[in-house]
Amino acid sequence: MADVAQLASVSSQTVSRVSNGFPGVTEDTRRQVLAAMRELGYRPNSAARALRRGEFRTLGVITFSLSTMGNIRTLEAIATSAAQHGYAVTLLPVAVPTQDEVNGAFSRLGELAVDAVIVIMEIHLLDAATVSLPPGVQVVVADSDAGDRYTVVDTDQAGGARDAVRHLLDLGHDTVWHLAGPEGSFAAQRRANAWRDTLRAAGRVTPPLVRGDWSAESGYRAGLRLADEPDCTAVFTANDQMALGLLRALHERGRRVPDDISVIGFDDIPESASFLPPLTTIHQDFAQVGRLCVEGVLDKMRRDGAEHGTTLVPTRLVRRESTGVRRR
Amino acid sequence: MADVAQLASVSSQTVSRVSNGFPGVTEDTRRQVLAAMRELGYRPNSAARALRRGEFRTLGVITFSLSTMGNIRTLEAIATSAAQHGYAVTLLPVAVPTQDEVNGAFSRLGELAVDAVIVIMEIHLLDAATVSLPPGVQVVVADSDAGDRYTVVDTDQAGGARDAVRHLLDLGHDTVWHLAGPEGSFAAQRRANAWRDTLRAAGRVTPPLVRGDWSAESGYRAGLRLADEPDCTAVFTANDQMALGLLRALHERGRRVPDDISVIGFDDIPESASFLPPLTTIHQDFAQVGRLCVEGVLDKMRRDGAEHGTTLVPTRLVRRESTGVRRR
DNA sequence: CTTGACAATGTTTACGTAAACATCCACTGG
DNA sequence: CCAGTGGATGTTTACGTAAACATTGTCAAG
Repeated sequence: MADVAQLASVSSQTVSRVSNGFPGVTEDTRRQVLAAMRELGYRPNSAARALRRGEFRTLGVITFSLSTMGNIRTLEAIATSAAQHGYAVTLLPVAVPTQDEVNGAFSRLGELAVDAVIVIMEIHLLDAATVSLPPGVQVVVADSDAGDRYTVVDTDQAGGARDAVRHLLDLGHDTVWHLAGPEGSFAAQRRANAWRDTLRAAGRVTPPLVRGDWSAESGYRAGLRLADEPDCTAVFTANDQMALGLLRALHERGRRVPDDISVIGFDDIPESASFLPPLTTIHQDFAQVGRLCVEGVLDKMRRDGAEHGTTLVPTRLVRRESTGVRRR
Repeated sequence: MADVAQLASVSSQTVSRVSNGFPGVTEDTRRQVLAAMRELGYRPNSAARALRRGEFRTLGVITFSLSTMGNIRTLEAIATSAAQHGYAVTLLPVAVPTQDEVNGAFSRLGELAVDAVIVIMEIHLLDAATVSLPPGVQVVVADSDAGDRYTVVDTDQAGGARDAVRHLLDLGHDTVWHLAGPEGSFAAQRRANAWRDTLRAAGRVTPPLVRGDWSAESGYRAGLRLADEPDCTAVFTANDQMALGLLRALHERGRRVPDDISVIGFDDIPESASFLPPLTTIHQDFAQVGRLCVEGVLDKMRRDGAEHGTTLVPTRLVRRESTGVRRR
């Protein structure tokens, strides 16, 4: 910066003003400084900047691996949205989903160049987190239900699950089976609860819950079991991957979809339109979730807000060919 | 830091030594300092640290969206590997794959708190990049073929494609059709080239190349066309998603897989084992690619290396049920 | 012609850390 | 008992920037 100042025959402060686009600089001077910057290949030192300004213009994202498609799409939206607000995004991967790892990530965070944090954590590990964040670091959590302790942005899991079940009931099915996600997952839990509540509200029998682990493979195993249930005519699967495996199992067992069994998924991953048959599913707006996370956390920073709350992003039923009216 | 020093009745320098795990501090003093740190909730200021040390311990990752599964898995491996080496990862998303956007990302990089850069860029935009990186910032590129201008780490696309084609020829097929990825993609281009070369080397006819865009939907459209080609008995698809769509189209047209047509994919996404039928495919080791990117760039930083080169990660054929011997 | 106001620019300083150098002290060997 | 040695700790300084304050010059109003 000093070199630039010298070359442009101005003070370093003027260089700083130009560099930050501040007013009070003649157009002539500005041009001269910019020319000097170019000539010397000057780049502001962001460490010094951050030190002086007391902020990094960076958001940290803690995420338990990028294994699920939803997390990734959310992350992408966060990165894009953050960039639009002039913020960078630093990744803080938690390799193994253990309490220790989560605590570790939280404490590493303290030393990290980060102004605020977004946590994408579908697992129940947040409750028991023993490490608190450094004061002044705002947090927003995606895909959780810790609304009382944190500010949460999430898809309306319950609403989506309710729509899925109602769709199948409307098609004339007596009841709906549910292939749930793993026990530790908030999202899985809420989708399962909504499924149960909706059936109950409609006065239907609640079949036993079948548990998967989000993977297509687990859907396949569940499908082999469900294919042998004679009165199973409709299945609500907690995500599209498991639906994929389920479809394969049903096909292998000679159960036609949707003629014998209707299947509905959750997420609307791009591939689901190409399943056999194309999958009816609940569309999640991950981009919106990511955007709201960023805006929420930036807003909290500005207002130094301490209050919590939950923002829900609505879902949308995408009707394709895997669901049909009940045949008798 | 000064507060900690005062509370522990030592100098700030001693606090620094403890904080960095340097030797030359009595066990007693260390304990005292650590206690003071805890009591005051001290966190080293990473901006000051970076300013003083002249490095950020951060890697930047430029990636054109996170749309493809491979990029994501690579990114995840990069993040994990970087963390192991004590580095953070900052994301630099390029929203739209235009030359301007890429140039913009490169120049923003100059102001970013980043010691080195990994570029995940499957598109031909790197060649024409007009903005050069700030001097001293090392770069490694994944998923590209700019080996003469950059250090490149990539999957052995050609080897994988060759194995795929040979596998089908070995099963007795006269030739192999190819459903390629989009024109702009390096990976797609190299897979297609290797397909053509392998056929030629085996003295087979080269059917016309069919072009998709990586999406399952494009695979479906291609499948509708291929289903009507009477002598098409084997298809090599440039990724698994397109294979999914292809399988659906073939099924709709009553062409049985693998009895009438064999299909082989590329990537080995987790879902491919649950396709109908389970997909034979070429497994890519994305984790390895990510790891090598990080190690490569850290190594270049240490050695201030300027030379370029390409590191190839081998693939592996995963045989499932979508390929079979040619029936006549 | 003077005063004041305001715009453009310059000077000083502090942000929190760690390298370089300086000091102190205990202990060893002669 | 003393010089010498090396480990433990303290002091000074610079990293690059931007806020706060200081200075200069210009122009309009009286």
